[in-house]
Amino acid sequence: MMDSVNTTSARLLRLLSLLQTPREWPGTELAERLEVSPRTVRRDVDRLRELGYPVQATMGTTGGYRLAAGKAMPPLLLDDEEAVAIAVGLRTAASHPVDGIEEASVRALAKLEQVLPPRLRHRVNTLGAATVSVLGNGESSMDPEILAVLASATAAQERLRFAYEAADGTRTRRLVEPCRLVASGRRWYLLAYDNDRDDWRVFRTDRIGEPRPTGVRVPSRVPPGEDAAAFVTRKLYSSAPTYEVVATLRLSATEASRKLGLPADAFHRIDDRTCRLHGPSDTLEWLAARLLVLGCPFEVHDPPELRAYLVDLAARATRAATS
Amino acid sequence: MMDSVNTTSARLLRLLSLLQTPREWPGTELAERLEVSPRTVRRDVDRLRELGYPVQATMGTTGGYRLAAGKAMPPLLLDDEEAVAIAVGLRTAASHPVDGIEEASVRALAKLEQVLPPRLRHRVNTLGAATVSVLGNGESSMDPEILAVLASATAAQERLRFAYEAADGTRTRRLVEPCRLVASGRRWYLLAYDNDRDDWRVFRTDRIGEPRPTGVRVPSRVPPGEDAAAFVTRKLYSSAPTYEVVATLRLSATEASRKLGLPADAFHRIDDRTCRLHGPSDTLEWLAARLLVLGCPFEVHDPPELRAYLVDLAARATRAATS
DNA sequence: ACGATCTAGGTCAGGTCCTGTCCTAGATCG
DNA sequence: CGATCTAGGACAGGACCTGACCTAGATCGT
Repeated sequence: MMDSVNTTSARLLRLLSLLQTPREWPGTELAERLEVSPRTVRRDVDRLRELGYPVQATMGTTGGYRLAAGKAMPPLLLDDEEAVAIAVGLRTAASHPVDGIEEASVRALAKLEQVLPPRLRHRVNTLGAATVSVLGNGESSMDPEILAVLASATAAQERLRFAYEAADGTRTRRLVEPCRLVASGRRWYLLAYDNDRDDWRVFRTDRIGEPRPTGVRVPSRVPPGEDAAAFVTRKLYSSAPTYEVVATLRLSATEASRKLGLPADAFHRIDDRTCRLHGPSDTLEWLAARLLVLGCPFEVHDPPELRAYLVDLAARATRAATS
Repeated sequence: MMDSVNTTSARLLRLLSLLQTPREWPGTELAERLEVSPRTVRRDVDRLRELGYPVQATMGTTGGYRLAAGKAMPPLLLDDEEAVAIAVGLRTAASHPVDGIEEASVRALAKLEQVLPPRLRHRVNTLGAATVSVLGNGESSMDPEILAVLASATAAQERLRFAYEAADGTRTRRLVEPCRLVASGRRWYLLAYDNDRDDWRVFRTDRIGEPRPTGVRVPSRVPPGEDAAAFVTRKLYSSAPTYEVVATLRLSATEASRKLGLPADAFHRIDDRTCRLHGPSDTLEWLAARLLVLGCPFEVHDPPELRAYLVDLAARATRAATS
């Protein structure tokens, strides 16, 4: 024919897409849809299987083909709405790095945003704006758009230009070679080699503005320490104004760790129903809300700021209820 | 050769996977990786383009190929970690349906879970367990695993068997033909035709246990009303014990709507800095935490239960801070 | 128990189309 | 201006894909 391209490949992709719908497909129906003979469908199924995609078949009258879970991930074929849903989900997930898969999450986001059609991108943006940062005041939340750009540049080893606002408010323009994105606590940090200052720097991503990939690929530079994550946290603890929280909870240590989503080693068991929380936290408001919503009695020993905030919060709650 | 399958298709898939990495690939490097001649790579790129995937090429010394955003979604080729990240993201997104894409989100989750390799499924489960329901006490949160099963059965039009615990605590076993999953407020509901009772029923998904697809496909039944979502909400409001919240916030109506993530018509403007919230809410704890974390002064007029809860919360906060 | 309906797969002939080689043209960067 | 990319035409040989036909085995409903 004329525009045939590679009929077989296109058909295989379409077949994979059909089989990803969670239902059974009789061979004859697939043959109709793909406009080939049933024999060819069987051969296509074989091909997919040899490619590693486990196509399950059930025999008999109600039988048919379906794609099962296998050894490797097959290519995901998503319709528009599903793609948008995934993008939104990844964005919120990236905004709340509490998982242990933060980096993969941002990588997936970058991969998706790279190929996301513009019209869908718009829908993601509007939906993402509507989505609330669950922590309330949206100012501390991270812009996933920027994260995606940073992740993309990091993966591509592309030199990057952006505006940075330091802790003291001074604004500078930077040209860096991004090395790694690291999530620590509830924030993202970019470890990069600053070309102007000729040294390694750690940037808080929420202080980065207007990131522009230059398109220039640079050879990968060896990160300063053995571990990038360790380097970032070391840098941070040496300068960041974090609080050291000490509190006693009327809750078992394991349950507290699970419900608060903090690492288990931050909790010391006192008895079966009591434990002590001891760890760093940069935002008191966040921790206070989390502790209160637990529903169990607790006592805060340190820092004084957290005690003060709780008192203030209690006052606001009382005023709201009794006015 | 022996195991060749369809060399071309496999290569196209691999090429697509390579191009999804956010970087530029020179044709020669692609040729090496794919173990074909550069000419064939060019032809493969052409094929992908004719299949609808916009492969961008930049010329000159630093040139190369990369996949750009096009008209349609290309198949996403994910590595293990990325797949896990997406699954976790979708699960949390499905647990907090505040978006407007709840259904697509669950559909995507079902699609992904269908093909997720078992070892990755384990990782998703452990990570998902570690992920905190941001609302605190995990009892009200939805199990994404069950949601995925329900979504899968709904899409496949498969008859479904599960255990159901009614509001009064009585446990029954059901055999239904699932019709649609609907998110309302912070909960999921399953609209289904109950085969034993021969009528349509709405089930709260968090009261569903041990869902088992029977594997039996049934022809699609016409949903009762014009709109499934409308039917569900009508059913709910006629019986559910929801609260009618009335509160005054020291915040502009638009900002309040944005920060609280509630529909704009729930807020009535009083002046530039004040608005009145008026709407239904099924969980007081959730709303209380959201209002408090806003940081602005507010007054709760109704319901009395919310006022009582705020008083209790204030007491707990005070005790935690001053003991 | 039997027939209907599905998957599974072997064989064969015909023709499509895919591949590597060789070559020229155009774009871009230093 | 030269190096290094992409872009693409021409050609020969061979791989492989398709449809048609047929047989075997599994499963379900009557």
